[in-house]
Amino acid sequence: MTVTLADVAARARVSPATVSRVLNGNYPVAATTRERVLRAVDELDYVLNGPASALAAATSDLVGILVNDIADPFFGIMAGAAQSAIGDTGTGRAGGEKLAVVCNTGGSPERELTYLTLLQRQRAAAVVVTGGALVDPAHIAALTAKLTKLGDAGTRVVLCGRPPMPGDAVAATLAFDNRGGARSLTEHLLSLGHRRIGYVAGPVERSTTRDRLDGHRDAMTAAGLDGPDADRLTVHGRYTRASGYDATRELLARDPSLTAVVAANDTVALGACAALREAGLRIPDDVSVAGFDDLPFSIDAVPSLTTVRLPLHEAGVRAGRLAMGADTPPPGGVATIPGELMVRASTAPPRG
Amino acid sequence: MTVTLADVAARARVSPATVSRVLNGNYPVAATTRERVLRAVDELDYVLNGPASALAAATSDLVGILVNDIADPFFGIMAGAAQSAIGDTGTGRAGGEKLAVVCNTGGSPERELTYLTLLQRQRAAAVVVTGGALVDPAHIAALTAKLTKLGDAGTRVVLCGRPPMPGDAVAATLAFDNRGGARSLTEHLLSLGHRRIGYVAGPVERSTTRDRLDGHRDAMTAAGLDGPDADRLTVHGRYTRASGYDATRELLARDPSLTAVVAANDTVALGACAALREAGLRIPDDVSVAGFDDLPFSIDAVPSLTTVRLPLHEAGVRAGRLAMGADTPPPGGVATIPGELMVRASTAPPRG
DNA sequence: CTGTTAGCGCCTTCAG
DNA sequence: CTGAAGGCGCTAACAG
Repeated sequence: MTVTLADVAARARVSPATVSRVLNGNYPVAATTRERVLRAVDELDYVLNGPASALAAATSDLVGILVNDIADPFFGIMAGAAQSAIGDTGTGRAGGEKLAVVCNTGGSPERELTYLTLLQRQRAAAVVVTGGALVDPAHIAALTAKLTKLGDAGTRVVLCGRPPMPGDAVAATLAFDNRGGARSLTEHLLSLGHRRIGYVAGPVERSTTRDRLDGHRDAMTAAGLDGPDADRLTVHGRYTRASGYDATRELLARDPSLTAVVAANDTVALGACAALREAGLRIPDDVSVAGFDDLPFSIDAVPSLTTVRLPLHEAGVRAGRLAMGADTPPPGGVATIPGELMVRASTAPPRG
Repeated sequence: MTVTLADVAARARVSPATVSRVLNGNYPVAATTRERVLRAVDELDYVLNGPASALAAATSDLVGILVNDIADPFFGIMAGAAQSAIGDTGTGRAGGEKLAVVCNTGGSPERELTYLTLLQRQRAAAVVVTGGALVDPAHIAALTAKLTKLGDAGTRVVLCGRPPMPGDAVAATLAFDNRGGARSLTEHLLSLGHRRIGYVAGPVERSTTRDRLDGHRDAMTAAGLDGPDADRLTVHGRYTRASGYDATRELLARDPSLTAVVAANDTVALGACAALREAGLRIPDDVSVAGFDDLPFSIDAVPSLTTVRLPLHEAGVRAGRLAMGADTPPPGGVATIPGELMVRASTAPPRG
């Protein structure tokens, strides 16, 4: 029915072992023999049986990339970059290439664990976990345990855009400096003269949310603005445009005199702009707005968005290479990637 | 070292076959026995060996979802929907769930074929191919051959947001009515009184581009506007914001008097808006703009974008269910999904 | 309902 | 450099 390695061997008049060797390129094979085998492979249109080879070799060519939201370009960019970095390492031959696949957890901790189990079951060669983590201790413990098991089974684990984890299960971590970026963003606003700054935060339980909020508070505190208003001018929501819209309306209700709104990310900032505009406020004349991430659409927003650029593509590529073992991990296993303040048209000095 | 099914069997004092049966739930097992087995599974923290089971059963629990650009929400939404439809079919037990994974071809025909081969190698249970197809006959032939082989090997093939293919390799096709949607969009502009309408098309070699352009031309021809200007007022580019920007500048150079620009999709439309604005033209007062797809950001654009809504989420869910065999294919194997004209603020009657 | 018996297709020592 | 042989862990008849 389906062509097997034995069929190829027969046609090439060699042993199955030899065919295996040329396909994997792990052992020396005479050039002429290799030639003959390769021809037989083409003629028979042979496709390696992945499960069988994974079973025998106790490792597969599957690499999993976990993302929180596949419809969000933030993850799409990182995942795409990682995937191409992994795919490009392939040789193009019948054997060799990895199958880099992305798994969408939808932000659900259960699905995150489920996917990891599924990848463990497949004996994945590597796993890249992207995006902010849940700060819930129970989940962190479960996740650590699962990643440790994966690591023990020979799966290389890489974290990308996520804070480091305890233990030595993780081969490498690429963390974004969310706190530092957020701090410099708020400092920019402060330097323009803003004092009443609203903050639209993400979900409380996410590390990204915490870090960015901490950075904001750092800057406010340094400017002597850490009064009771700090909490009153912070509203939590999800990382969506709708959430930014709602939160900004709430902020406006709490303090109609605020002169700037900092959003958890660019998508949220878009919602904030909509709410502001709807309230008859001009950006940045009446209220300045800032985001985070610098997604592609941010420069096209009207007015173009002041934000913090995160090198998502570069980070994804690096994570992919680390997952392949093509790069050596950073010293200590952890690299912190800084963000870059991008000052554009959505921020200006407050009126008056 | 690693726990195997035999270990579980020994601990539960049953045969390996019985363990396999409770894990797969395919054969009747006494409730009390099942109980014992499940307990052993938990106690030993057993994880099924995917490759081994795939080898023995000659099919894996892997489902591949191919997308052209993972950073584009158009694909992210469909893929996410398909993935959750597939994941939700699982039982949550140690066996049963499918591993739905998305593969990013980056629009490259070679990578499309490579991914298909990789999935074939893994003996994937199903494959969902999303998005517009290349119209190149050679690639269509290669793709058809590959899909046929996949189908023959027992992989269920589903097309989503892509035109039907020849042959019977494909189990089901969900095609968008790009032509009809484009036609109604241009008719809307025509009915507003526009006559000099520029068209920013996608890459010539994509089916989506052709279909949408055909629909546009249909409407223009019906209005008696199929003169030599038709070609002069059409510029091709990629499905990116930058391309929309460049193409619109070109259009403006060719005919500064045009009163409307129709873009290949919403992302391109955003670029078009930027170019128009930069040229000192107001939207929609001086020039109307329309997009296609109705991505989430389109309603937040300023002004909000007139476009054609495609039910991406619904289509993705349906494709996922079809891939699982949970839904019966539409009659004839092909369903055409209509788009819905969304008239918003970016289109208005021409001046004067 | 449960145990026994063969492989699934490939990799990998071990010889030669 | 190449062949022979055993087994990876699981499933699928086949009996009972």
